[in-house]
Amino acid sequence: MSDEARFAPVTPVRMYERIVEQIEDAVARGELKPGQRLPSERELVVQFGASRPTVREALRVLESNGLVRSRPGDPNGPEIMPFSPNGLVKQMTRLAQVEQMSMAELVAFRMILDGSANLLAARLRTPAELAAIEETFAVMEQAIDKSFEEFSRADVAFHDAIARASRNTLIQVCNQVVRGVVLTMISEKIARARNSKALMRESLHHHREVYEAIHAGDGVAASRISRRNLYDYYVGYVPKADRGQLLALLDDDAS
Amino acid sequence: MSDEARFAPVTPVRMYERIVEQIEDAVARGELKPGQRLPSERELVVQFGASRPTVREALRVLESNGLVRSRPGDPNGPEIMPFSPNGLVKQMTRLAQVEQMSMAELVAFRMILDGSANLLAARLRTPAELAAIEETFAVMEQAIDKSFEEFSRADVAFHDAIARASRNTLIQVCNQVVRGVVLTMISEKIARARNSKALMRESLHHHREVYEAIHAGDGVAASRISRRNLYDYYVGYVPKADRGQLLALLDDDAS
DNA sequence: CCACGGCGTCTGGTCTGACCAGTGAACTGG
DNA sequence: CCAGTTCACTGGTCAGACCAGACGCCGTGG
Repeated sequence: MSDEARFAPVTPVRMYERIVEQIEDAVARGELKPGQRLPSERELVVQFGASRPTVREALRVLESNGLVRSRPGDPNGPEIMPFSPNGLVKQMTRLAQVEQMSMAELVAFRMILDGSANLLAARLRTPAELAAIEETFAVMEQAIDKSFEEFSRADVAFHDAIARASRNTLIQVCNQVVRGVVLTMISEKIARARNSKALMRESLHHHREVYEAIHAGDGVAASRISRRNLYDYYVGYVPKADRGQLLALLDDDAS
Repeated sequence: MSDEARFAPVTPVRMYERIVEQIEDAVARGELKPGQRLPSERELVVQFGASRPTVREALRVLESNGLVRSRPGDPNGPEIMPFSPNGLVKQMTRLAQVEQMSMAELVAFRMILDGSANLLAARLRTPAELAAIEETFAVMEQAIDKSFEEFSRADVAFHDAIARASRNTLIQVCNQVVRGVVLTMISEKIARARNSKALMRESLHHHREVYEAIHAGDGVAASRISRRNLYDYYVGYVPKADRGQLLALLDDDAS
């Protein structure tokens, strides 16, 4: 590194940003917990020594980041919100759109996350978690005779139960997020194409294999099978030229 | 599903939210590209038929989401910004703080992402990408004699080059994000502990192994070695009780 | 005594209009 | 033709006002 002093570019800090900072910090430090209330806007105006529009800009930013929620007429003031992945979903959705992210990349990422979740779940699961997974599987089984939407919901619950058993919050959230993005990208097509009992039964069979591998504690198998399942399920929506990215995750002399 | 009509809870839609929507949509549809300018606030007031505080609230939200940037005095108006992972970083950092995410989860996630990146890179890399990786490795080599900061930067560049070769934007961004979160969590400690040539040399050796596996196209090895490296590097910062989560990702009779 | 309904007060949402410190481009003088 | 000045316009902030809606109190009717 050079001996010269290094300077960082300066940005003007606006008043509302410092209000945002203060409240964010208070939440991060745990001084403000979900469910607790902020003072009313007019009271904040006094405390921060800023005008109402300025305070409101800060609150709007915090609200859009999911930290607080304001309701008109609420005498308790704005509410501190628990974390929700909505913000992540929004950012990732934008990433998917703006960066022209391909279907292949999304599916590949799901294969990685879901595969890892299964690997970890098979190796770390407690009996209770195993039971929870089995439970969601049973729901899937019954949902076949109801509707595709029901089946789809149960399918999501199954994957979530496994993600939970992986003990990794990031896997859970990211998987949730990416799944959401993928589904919105193909929602119209899939409802049309998949609404068949035969296909649901096939999907169910695949899930049973995964469940059994987790039951047996065979992480390698659980991971491999789950990746294969995702591949089979989504490969139709991926352009042929891009499928190499997915196949590279299947060659299971490895990974 | 029941035959009854199903209603969704209604939320009051505020004026500024609809402004945000319109601009977000325009960006998503590609009508507004990075570098282009929005009309001035006063002009937007006319176009949207809202007051300036309302328009400003919308702009503040967009700005905090990284879509636009306002500079006082700029006669061209607010600028549409290119995508940046800053928003994701913020959201994930919050996730890490609020959800009490443990160091173990973060490191485990890095192992998954980096391992997958290496697997894909080894199998999909072009000669150009391989050369780029080798280049960053050479920089690392030279940086040992300079400073730990320099070495650390080169290290990051090495991992990024691999992530790029994986052809998966999500891996790149998420890896970047999680790495940032991990580093900020241990930045003080690591600067103190790691500033030793011996340790840098050891780290360099590990990276060479990874590079060679990628060079040879051996995805399994590249993935395994990179995960092991991360484990060795970070295991000291993970409480003993949590290390099982990491070890489950190493047992390479599998994954 | 209790349950209920109306009313007042406070909330957030929005608007108007104003002032200031900057910016950048047009204009002007050399 | 260039350099310096001017000026119109930008975003940042403020004060004060009005509205519709929500909550809680309190009086009323049972």
